[in-house]
Amino acid sequence: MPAPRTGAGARRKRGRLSRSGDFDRVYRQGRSTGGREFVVHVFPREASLDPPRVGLSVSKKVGDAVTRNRIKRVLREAVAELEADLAAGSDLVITARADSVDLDEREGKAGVERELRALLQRTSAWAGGDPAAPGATQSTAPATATDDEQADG
RNA sequence: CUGGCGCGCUGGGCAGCCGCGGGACGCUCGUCGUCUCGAGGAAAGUCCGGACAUCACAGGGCAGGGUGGUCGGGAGACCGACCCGGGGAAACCCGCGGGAAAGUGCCACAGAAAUACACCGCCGAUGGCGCUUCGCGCACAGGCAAGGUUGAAAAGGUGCGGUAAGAGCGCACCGGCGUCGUGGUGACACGGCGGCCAGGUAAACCCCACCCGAUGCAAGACCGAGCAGAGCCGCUCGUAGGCGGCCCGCCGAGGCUCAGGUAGGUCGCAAAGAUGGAUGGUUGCCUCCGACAGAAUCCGGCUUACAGGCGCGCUACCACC
Repeated sequence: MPAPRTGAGARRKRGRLSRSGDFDRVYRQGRSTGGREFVVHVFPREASLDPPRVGLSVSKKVGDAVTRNRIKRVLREAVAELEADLAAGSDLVITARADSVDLDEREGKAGVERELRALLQRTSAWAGGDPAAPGATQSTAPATATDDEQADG
C-alpha cells in the first residue's frame, strides 16, 4: 500500500492546476477579470497553507500548435516571476485571447508580465490579500460574485 | 563564364544569466547536489502498409472493397530500370497504363443516317415502257455509296486502274487488324505475308487476374477507494472490534471476507516520452536571422508546406569569351 501513495505524491507537480474538475470549479465558483489579451479566473480554496495553483488555457482560436506553445511558455515564465504576489491557497486559471499573440510579438515576456500583473492586482483586491481569515469570507462571497461575472461575460 | 536541367545537404551559431521534463549516481534523504539526455524534414495531412493489442474465426463460397503496362526488390497503393504517348537543340521533363470481336447502357444539339442510313444525288449496263431498229429517250423495277449537307466522329487515307455509275473490286504507299519470323526474361520493337471485317466511353454497369476478418494505445493489461450486492462473525449478559505490541482502563455497533469493477492510479511507453501535457525566457555579438512548422504506441512509404544558404553532377540551340 505505501508504494502507490509515495509514487503519486512525488509525481504531482506543485503549483499546477490539473484535473478538469478543478478547472470547472474555478470557472463556475471563482471570480474573473479580463483585459484585451488575457482573462484571469480566481477561486480561493479552503486549505490556505498550500501554495497557489495556476492553470493555463490557450484555445485553438489563438493559433496553431507552435503559436500556442509559445504563448503558454511565455505565460509560465511570467507567472513564475509573479508567483510571490499570489495569495496562498488560491486556484487560478489564465486564459489567453487572440490578441495575446500580438502582444508577445511586440514586447515579449515583459509585456505579458506587465499585463498579467495588472490583472492580478485587481484579483488580489477581492481575495483580500489576507490569508489569516479565509474561511469566513469565502463561504459567502463567491456565490454572489459568480452571478455578477456570468452576467458580465 | 553564362543559361538550362537533375540530385543532395542545411533549416541559425556563440557567450552570459534565470528556468523546465526524464534518467542514472550520491548523500546531510530534500523545496538537495552532480552527471547526462531532451522536437522535425516534414514532428503536419492521416492517404497506404507493417508491428503490437483485444474480439471473431473448421473449411469453402457470395456480397462488398482495393490494386492494375513489363521486369527486379519488397509487407506494400512504395522504390529502381524499362516499355508506350507528348514536349525540348540537349541534359531532361510531363502524361497515361488489363479487357470495348462476352454482354448491356450512354453518345446531347445538328443531321436522311451515330455500327447505321439513302435526304439531295449518280447510274440505269440488265429487265420494263415508248420511239424505232445494231441506237435514242423515260426513270418503273433496280444498282451505287464516290460527291453534297450535319457533326467531335459517317463502316480506313491518298493516287492510279476499273465500272453503266460505283465500291479494297484490283494495285502502290501509309494507317489499323490478324498471322509468321527475328531480337528481348518481358512489356514491346522491327520485318515478311494475308485478307480488309469491327467508332468512343470501363473515374458507366461489367468481365479478367491478384489481394483484403473487425476495431484501434481513449487498443489492451494490472491494482483499485466509494456506493450497492453476497457470505461469515457479532449486537448491551458492555461481546466482535478499536485506542501502534501486552495488561489495566476507556470507547463501543458494527466488523471481516469475496468476486465484479466506477473515480483514481500503475503498466503499455521507448537512448525525447508528457497525461493540463517538458524541450523555454532574457541580454549581447555574428552587416541581416527571417521559411514551413511542435512529438503523444512505435516503424516504413506517400502527399502537402517551406525564407535564406551550401555542395555535386549533366547538357550546349542562341549569345559572349
